[in-house]
Amino acid sequence: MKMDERKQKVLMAVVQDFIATAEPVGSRTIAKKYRLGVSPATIRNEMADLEEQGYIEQPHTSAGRIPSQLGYRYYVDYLMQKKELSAEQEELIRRQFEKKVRDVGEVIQKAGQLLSHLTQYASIIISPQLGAGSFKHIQLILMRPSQAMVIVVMDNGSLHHRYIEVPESITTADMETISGVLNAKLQGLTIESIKVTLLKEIYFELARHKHILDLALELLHDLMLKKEDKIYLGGVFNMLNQPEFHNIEKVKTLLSIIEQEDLLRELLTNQGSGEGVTVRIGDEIKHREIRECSMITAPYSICGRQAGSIGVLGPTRMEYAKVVSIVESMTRNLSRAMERMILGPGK
Amino acid sequence: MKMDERKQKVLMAVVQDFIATAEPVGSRTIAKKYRLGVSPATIRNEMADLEEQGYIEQPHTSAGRIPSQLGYRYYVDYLMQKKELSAEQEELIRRQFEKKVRDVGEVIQKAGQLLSHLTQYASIIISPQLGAGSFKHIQLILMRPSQAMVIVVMDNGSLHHRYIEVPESITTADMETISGVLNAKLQGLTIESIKVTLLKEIYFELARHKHILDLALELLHDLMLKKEDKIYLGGVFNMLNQPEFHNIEKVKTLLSIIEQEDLLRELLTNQGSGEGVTVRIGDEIKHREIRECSMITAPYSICGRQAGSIGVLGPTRMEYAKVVSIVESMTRNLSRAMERMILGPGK
DNA sequence: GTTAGCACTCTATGTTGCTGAGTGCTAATG
DNA sequence: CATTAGCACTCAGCAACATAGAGTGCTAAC
Repeated sequence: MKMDERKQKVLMAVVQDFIATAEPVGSRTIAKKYRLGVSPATIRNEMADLEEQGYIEQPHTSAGRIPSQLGYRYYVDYLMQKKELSAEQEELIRRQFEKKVRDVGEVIQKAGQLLSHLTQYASIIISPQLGAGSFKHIQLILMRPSQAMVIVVMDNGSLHHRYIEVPESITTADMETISGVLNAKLQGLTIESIKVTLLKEIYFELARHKHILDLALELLHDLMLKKEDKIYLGGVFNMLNQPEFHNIEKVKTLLSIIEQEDLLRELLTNQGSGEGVTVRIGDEIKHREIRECSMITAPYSICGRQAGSIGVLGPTRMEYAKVVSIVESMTRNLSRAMERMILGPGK
Repeated sequence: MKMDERKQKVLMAVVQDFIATAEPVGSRTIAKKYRLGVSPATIRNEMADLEEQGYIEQPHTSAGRIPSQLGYRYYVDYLMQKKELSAEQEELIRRQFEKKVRDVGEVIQKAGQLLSHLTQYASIIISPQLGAGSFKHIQLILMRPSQAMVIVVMDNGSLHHRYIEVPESITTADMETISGVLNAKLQGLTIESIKVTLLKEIYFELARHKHILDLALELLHDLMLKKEDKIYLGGVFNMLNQPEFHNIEKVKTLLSIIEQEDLLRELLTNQGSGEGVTVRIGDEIKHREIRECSMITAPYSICGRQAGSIGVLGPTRMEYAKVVSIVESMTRNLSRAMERMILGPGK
């Protein structure tokens, strides 16, 4: 993997120029635009070497070179220098996150829009998985004879509900009783920490309402298993501006992938390092349908706990330097916005 | 608008054949395939007439004819005969709606997937706008010092929440008191019917907590204005199989439209008749970006009250007969499923 | 080691000509 | 008088061909 400085410069030129123009890059272009102080012929020699080592390739004999996946990887790992966001972009992000929003979904939606706007690629964001947390409040409400609603509020601010069927004889007062007992017994506990003995106690106290308890506790049980996450997607049509998607077939595969939520979730969840920005190039994304795409993802956290991830999906010919900075900045801001929302603006 | 029978048959042949093949239809084709018992020459004469009257057009001199918007309109209004769903399709729908689902969002999501699967076009569904309804339950919960959550349950089963800031001095007991008073005073009322005198009463009783009341009542107020609806979209990539979208530019406009939720909402809400299936062809959809598309929409209802709409978006060359039947059946089933979910399976 | 020069390769683009589908018109037909 | 056969005409689409130009690799000179 050792590479003398000039080779690095040539590789860098190839990658940067190809990212900018989407056209194979020739030796003349590099000599002229990137002022390496040597002639095209020399560059041709270097390029021949680089090709041999697998960093660049030639689409056909009389064309310039384009970076291979290996080439992009080398660029991202060793050559690329982070591009600071412009003041304008910083401002845009800052103002976006200052806006008043009502719920987590809205924050994320807006963040996604901004992310795809700034990068001009598709954005994918996964909403926070807060973990179940502990019970804050449980409420049963009789909606009409024989139908009720169970509401559970967790201390992390998440809210869950379910409709259940109850015997016709049940009254609003019964509901209050049940809610009262459940609240008293369960408050502050996490789902995992509910003991059988405690359950027995509850069933004993509310023996008359065994049926309702079963249903209510079923909701609690589901909470443990439930994937609360949602996938937010934006700016897919940006991708169509990229020349690599002028071919309909590619657009079709792209779209069919993008409509599969489960796949997106997997792509966003199985991140490499688990911390900081991850760049995956082409095949490094394990799904063969999206070779020719790269993903830049990063987890965001709430109060130090990893909560969800944001990501950008674009062609392998992606503006890595720019996107990495944007993703970084967005995670920071998003984390902050979430914390403010959940903990209150005090801190 | 009078048209003799043979002309109608010719027009019908042109429309049907073009819908099936996406190729301009010639006189020979019609004579051969549609057995009108006359020669191509006669059909040519009829076609010339139809063109003069604006029902069909010729892309270029040496090509067959394609239906104009007017032609499609005539076809939909007078010629098309509804195509019954196949047993298989019926079965698919029935089974889909039998599945157990947890919430309204899930029903809709599944319905959208099915709709786009059956039609092979894009599906758009707007979630129920139930109207505000009347209060069933209001609950304030202290999440941590100085932060609380307001939960409001309406009698139509909808659930709303908001985080608010409260003075540090507030205790859980205070919250219970406030909840209690609000419940007692507001239960059963609609938002509109809250009188100033009643508010005064509440403020009087809870004078100490004026600040919290303000915030809680703000949520109630927002409920009146709030658009609760969500847009669900599916099967966009089906559209790419249609030859009219082999052109990237068109795909791009299509996608950029589809990413604008507000626009979709408008398209789905401003329906013509307001009842039953509406077919809008090309320019009849008022947005110039989607000329060359048609929409088939229908409202679904819950307990007789119109709740939301479902729609199919496809090229003007759409299989109207088929899609109309599918949309009809889907609204029926969706309405039923929603009612079952909200009222409980009893009825 | 670097570079100028040159022959070579191959894509992209433009030109031309042909084919075939489809038309409109005219004159013949029942 | 509506219908139809026949025919000349039009034009998109395709294939065959020629051309231009970008870029290469090699060789020989610096």
